[in-house]
Amino acid sequence: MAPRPATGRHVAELAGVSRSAVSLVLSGAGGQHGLSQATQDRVRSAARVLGYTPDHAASSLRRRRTDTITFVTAELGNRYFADVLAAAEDAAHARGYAVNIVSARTRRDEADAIRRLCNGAADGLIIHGAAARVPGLLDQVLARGIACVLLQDPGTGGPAPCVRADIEAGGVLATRHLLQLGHRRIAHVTDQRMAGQAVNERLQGYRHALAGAAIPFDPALVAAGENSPAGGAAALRSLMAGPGPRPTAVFAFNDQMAFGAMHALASLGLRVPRDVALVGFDGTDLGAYATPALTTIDHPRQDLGRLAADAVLDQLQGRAALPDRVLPVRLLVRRSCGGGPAT
Amino acid sequence: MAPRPATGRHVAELAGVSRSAVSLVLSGAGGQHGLSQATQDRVRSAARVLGYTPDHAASSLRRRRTDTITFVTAELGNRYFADVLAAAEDAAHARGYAVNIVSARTRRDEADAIRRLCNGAADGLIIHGAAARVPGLLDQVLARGIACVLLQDPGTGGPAPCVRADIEAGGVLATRHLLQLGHRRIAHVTDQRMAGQAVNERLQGYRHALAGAAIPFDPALVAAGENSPAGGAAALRSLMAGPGPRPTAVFAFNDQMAFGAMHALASLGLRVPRDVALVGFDGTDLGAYATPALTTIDHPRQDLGRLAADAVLDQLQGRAALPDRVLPVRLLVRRSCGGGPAT
DNA sequence: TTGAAAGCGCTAACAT
DNA sequence: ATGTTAGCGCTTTCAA
Repeated sequence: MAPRPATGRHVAELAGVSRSAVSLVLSGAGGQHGLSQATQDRVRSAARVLGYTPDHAASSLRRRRTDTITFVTAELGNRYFADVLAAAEDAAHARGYAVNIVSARTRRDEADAIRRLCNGAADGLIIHGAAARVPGLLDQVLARGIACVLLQDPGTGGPAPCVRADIEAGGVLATRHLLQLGHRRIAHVTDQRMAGQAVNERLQGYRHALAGAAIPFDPALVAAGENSPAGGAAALRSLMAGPGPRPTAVFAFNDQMAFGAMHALASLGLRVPRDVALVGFDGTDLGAYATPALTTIDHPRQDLGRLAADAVLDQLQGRAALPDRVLPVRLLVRRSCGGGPAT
Repeated sequence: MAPRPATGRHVAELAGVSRSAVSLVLSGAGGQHGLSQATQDRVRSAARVLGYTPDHAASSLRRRRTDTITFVTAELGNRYFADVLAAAEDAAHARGYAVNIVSARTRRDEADAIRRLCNGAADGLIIHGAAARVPGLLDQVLARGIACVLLQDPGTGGPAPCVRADIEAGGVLATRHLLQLGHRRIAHVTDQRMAGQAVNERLQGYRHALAGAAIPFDPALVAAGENSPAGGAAALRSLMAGPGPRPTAVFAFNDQMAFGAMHALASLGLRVPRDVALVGFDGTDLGAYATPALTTIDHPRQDLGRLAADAVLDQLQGRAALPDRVLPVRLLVRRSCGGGPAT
């Protein structure tokens, strides 16, 4: 079936040169080492004829690098992630690295995936998850000589630099916007799965803004669901089913949960923004194309991805690693709270 | 910084055994080879102490396999893809394989990525894209001994098996549903980027159903946009901006484009389904949580992912490769066409 | 029950 | 300007 792929030796034989000449030419160092143009051409054409590509395992064993970074995330299917990833990819490609993505849907999967990635299958890792909260996990990665950058969740300030958006400020912005529109009973729909930074910071921002308006925090106004439209809808419904007075506004964990919440509101016969105002979080196109368009906290998704990739590659290439970065977010007023443009 | 990771030799020294014993024990073949329990324990504990994991490059060079398959796709951020992938991952993990994802946003990226993957970095490929339409590309993959399965687009019936949903039947189902509700001017919003199967089959189904109702095909009723909410919105607007009579119903390429179209309709002051009926395609939760909930063509996303992964692994494990599979789709009536449950 | 040895395919330092 | 050689770290057959 598969008649043993061509090796460098076959190319050398066909081109009538030594094996090392093949390596040199194909790695682009042929000219530097003074190989004649004719030799180079012969090698290249022989390689083409045989369909030769240097074997990845052999090459990385020898060079002690894979020219690959791996992006570990639980958020596949969330357009937020797609935006961040695209920017990270562009940055990595521009510097000659390939990007692999590993999906880790549970925290256990994530830890397993990261432990597996300690075997040198990638030169660097961008971790978009809670790995920094697993004691010792990152140390294993770093001990293996693998560069590592955290996206969003720095854990307890461990050994790897973190690139993140200022989520707490976003929580303040979102909540304060609702306060300024006159709301007093503001609910928060959060993500049940993450025990990490992402959840806590939003909650901090929310509470902080509430406190600034002298409104006591009411735990009955916080509902958690899974990070999906369905989870947002379920959380919203549980909020509205409570015994106390209903909230008049909701600040959601992210746009996709807000989107689900919007659906649940409609199915309850509640109009947005007339009956309930809604703020999303992250600024994806999901919110932009919801009806009514979602007011949200826009994140610098491109910058997050690009800086994370650059930080990994800087480490790999021996430049000083960037320190932690916290990027600003901004309120993007659309229509889901009323009071926006052309309400 | 990174003081050279531990190797098998270090483990052997610490445990006071030979290097081969380490391999044997850690690969689980220790018992078979009659290594004493005590020896095995010593090896395992030494490995733990040193944080030893067999080097990926060395191991795969020697064993000629990576125990990894790679999933190549352009659809990151589309929840359809996330569903398919999750099932493929579960199937692969169950059989001891890791899954990497490579995002290839353009057809050129896709071809580049696949050529790169010919170097043996993965044992098998699941390609969710148009690679089968690039002459010779798949042959390179297969010549390198890499197993390959196509998801959705079989190209011209090339050398690799294909697992796909019956899209043409879905197109018929969607269009016929609209016809049965009395619509005669039915538009189709399609994806501009793919020249492939996915686009053509939907169009075939659409035309087929139209023909069955003796309605002539009108090219002015087909609009293309990029595969995103924004693209769906733009295509819808171009449809409504035309000089002829407006369509009363729209069949969209997928749920996310339908979602964008729904937004555009609302911004044009058109109500769904009262003024315009809308059918999506693929059955993601995006449609389920749109308002009104989207009538759509539900795809067996789990089965697609699982079968694709199994087909790759069957090839790798020398079982007879599955023949091409075409899975049925079904109409999922919700509210965006009227006439649904509890309109 | 254990150890020795060969070699996967490649790269890069060195010798010619 | 070209070829030779050593060895990356691992696995596995074979001999003891």
